[in-house]
Amino acid sequence: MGIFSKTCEYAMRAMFYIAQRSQEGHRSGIKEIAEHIDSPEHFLAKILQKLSKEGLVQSIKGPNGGFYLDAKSLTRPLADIVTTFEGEQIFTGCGMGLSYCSEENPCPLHNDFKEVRNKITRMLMDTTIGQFNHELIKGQLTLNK
Amino acid sequence: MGIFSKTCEYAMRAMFYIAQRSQEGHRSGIKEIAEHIDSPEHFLAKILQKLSKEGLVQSIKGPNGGFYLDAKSLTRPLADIVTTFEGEQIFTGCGMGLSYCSEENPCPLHNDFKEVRNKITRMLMDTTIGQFNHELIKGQLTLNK
DNA sequence: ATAATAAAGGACAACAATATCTTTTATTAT
DNA sequence: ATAATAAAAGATATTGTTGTCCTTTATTAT
Repeated sequence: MGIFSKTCEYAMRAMFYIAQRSQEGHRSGIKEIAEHIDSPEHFLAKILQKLSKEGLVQSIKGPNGGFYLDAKSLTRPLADIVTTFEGEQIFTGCGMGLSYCSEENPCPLHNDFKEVRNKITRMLMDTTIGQFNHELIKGQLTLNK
Repeated sequence: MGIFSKTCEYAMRAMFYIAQRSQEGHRSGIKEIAEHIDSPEHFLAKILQKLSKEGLVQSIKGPNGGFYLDAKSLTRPLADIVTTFEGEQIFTGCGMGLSYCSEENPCPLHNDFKEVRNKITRMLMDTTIGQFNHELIKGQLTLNK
């Protein structure tokens, strides 16, 4: 596994895709999203349910319904998605899983790891969900396979 | 979960502990290690078995036996432990799990993520298992809880 | 009103990670 | 040789993640 869980990976890909389609004025159905980001359809449904409950994505039921992102959602940081599925751990936790590891009581990797965590945090905080729409629409960036 | 799996976290903690004890001229039994790094004893046994097969740790059976690290093992990079349990993924994989993500076909996070991966890689390559022995012996660094 | 559509929700299945227990093998001390 | 010790190995249990399926609810179009 990579740094993030599969669940979280799907979530990020799905949100970038929905962002792009929202920008283009479309709502996206689960089937459509799953196809474009190459994820299992029903599992993705669960993921979007959770994101929807968190208010990170908007949805409408029924014909012509689907998922979309309003203006505010497009500006939210990627970090919000990640915390939904990974918790705060990835931003704050010790690299070796030690709960008492801290500045006062550091583990061997504490200092090096702090830099890694900071880099990840900065990346996820500074990146917004709608940030790549232009490149995604132009096909300069990819979300599938 | 943090960046690494629980298995990998235990492995790193155990190896740092064994390194310290080796430096002090002692071999460590599983029970002793598990207590000091706060890990489940039998599970740790499995982890050490794997590390032993990989030649990352040395062991002797029977009375006065246990695990230890020879001079060469003490200089190996932490990365060797991590690859044993996490594979290459963590050093090379796409942040959103896309197998075709690359320089030519980048995902939205590709460039930012490259930096994160590089930082992790550098940390794990540049850190040796025996590197913190002095601080560990003096109690300036911690491995438990 | 009815039928069709699509997300929400609940129940369950498959698989991998984590954890425990028991038996076997190698080594040492007596 | 025998008993004791400790890792190696195998079998099994538990839990969490990942994935599927079926029913319900909300919305739209006819």
